[in-house]
Amino acid sequence: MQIFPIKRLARQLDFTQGVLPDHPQSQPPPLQKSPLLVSPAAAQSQSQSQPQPHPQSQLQLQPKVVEIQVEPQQQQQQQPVRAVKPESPKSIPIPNTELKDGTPKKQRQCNCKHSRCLKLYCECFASGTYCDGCNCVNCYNNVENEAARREAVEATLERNPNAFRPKIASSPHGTRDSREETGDGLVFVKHNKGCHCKKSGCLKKYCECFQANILCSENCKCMDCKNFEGSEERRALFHGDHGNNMAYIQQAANAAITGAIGSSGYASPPVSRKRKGQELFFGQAVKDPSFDRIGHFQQGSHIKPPAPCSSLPSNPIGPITLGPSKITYRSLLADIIQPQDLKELCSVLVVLSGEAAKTFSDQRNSMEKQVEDQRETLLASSTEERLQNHKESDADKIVANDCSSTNHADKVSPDDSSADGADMPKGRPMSPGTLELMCDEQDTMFMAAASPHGLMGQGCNTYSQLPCGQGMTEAHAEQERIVLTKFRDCLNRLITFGEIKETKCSSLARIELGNQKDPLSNGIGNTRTGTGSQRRPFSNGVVKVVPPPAKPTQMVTSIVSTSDTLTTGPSLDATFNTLADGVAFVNMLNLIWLFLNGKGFFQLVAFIPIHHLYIVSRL
DNA sequence: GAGTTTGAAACT
DNA sequence: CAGTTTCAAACTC
Repeated sequence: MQIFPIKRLARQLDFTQGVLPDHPQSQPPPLQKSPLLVSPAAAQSQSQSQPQPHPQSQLQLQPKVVEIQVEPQQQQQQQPVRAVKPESPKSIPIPNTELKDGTPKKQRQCNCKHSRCLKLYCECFASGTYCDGCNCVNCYNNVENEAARREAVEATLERNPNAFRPKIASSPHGTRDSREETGDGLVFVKHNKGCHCKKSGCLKKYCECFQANILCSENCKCMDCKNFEGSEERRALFHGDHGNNMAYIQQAANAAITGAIGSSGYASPPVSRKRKGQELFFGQAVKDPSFDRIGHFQQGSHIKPPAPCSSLPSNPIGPITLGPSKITYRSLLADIIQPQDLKELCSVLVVLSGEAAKTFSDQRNSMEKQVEDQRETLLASSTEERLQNHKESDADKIVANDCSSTNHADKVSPDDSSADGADMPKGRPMSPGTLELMCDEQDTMFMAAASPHGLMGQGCNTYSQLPCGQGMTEAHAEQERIVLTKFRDCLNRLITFGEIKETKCSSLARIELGNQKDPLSNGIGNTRTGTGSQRRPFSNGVVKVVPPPAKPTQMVTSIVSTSDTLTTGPSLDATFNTLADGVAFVNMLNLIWLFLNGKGFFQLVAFIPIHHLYIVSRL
């Protein structure tokens, strides 16, 4: 029985609120750089078909992650596709380089020595990825040390619930006007916390704003900031014929900092000089189709500010994430599926499951009674003994037919239940993770199933009286068939919603493109025109079946223990044991929801237990 | 590549 | 919350 500290619970509650979309009034600061289990290398491997460093532990919850960091004038002299943070050539380790087509070559490698890669000092840890091929020493940020890693994550979140949230936020006020005001680039983002630079003039990569290629904002508390709109020092860095010459840029930065360049009449520019609420978008830096899609819908979302579609101001995960190294992806369905939907879906499935159990039980009892009556009648006449045996045989055939039909029903919906091991019926091969999970949860599930409070408790009590558990198996199969069918229908509706939304957003984008002809929208529009019309929400990676989490046992254990500890009503664990793995089923729902909302691993770990509790508490 | 600088993160 | 220390990246030579 796992203890669930109140403090942690409170943090997760708060955290959970943070991932609820479309409730701006209760939203924490925008969450964007979703710490994924998708390491850059892993993400990249998707496009390069390379084996993943930790295929069993890193969820591919999001499509390829790229970043945009190039100002138009730079871009003109750079590779046609520039989708990497502005590393100085000198400082870019080889693994950080990229292919000429813009595909990141390999993930960033840290060099931590004293932090065990379990603190935010470590870029890998901070970005939510395992260290892979890094040069770190005594690294604990790996699968082998998952326990320590998780502790570190919890500790970090305890210190700062937003620790793994993106530092670079999309501004809700990004308008065409604000972009036009910017002479040297388009700003759509700003640093959430702001920098605190003192000596770098915010013109070196020590500055997180500069590193992210964004202007300092009112959030910053920097001194002698020269990273603001209109700054000649800043302009000197990027303008001229040295767009891609980082050595020159750095030289210019040094000159700017020391006052050799620019008017610098103001030691520290007035806050008003800093961009406030403006957003910068560094041109059409990214050609990744998924990014085009993101950008497209971000623009689309601006058209309807208060609409739920407007994910930038309200949603913890904006469609564009301009972190130091990543852009996260946001599903079309992010605003469609809500926690409430999951709760309701689970409730419906619970009810259906219960009804199925009851119906099956009634049928079974009726049939048995009928058979028993016939048997008694037949026993009264010894001469009819053969007839009695014959009828018993008929009854068995009925049961057998039910089983076969149930098995057939299982086969009806393989497509919608392909989450790894989340719903295997008996006889279907289970993944190692689920097998492990089943071993861990078996006792709990059976105990819960035997609970008089559990919906399944009634059914199980009934079926448990049947010989050899045959009745229970059949009832479970029937319940599974019904629940999975319902779930499939739900997913199909989601597909429909996604298609509708895509159509709407596409229309809005075309309208927008017709009204404004800036390079940004043109680039997006062109790309969009080329591929978007043929996309379907579930055919391009928007939604995919996700593998089990890194350590499903840990996660599920906490779920079960949480619900067992804190709930008294019907338990999902009890209800869904008919799915052979109810906990995994709930996990799957959560994973889908989290994926749709662009959540990452850390949110997942922190979110699932409380979300499960949330669901259970409402049953 | 070693040493220095820098600022975020962590700690007190 | 402010000051200090630790840390790793950025930078310089």
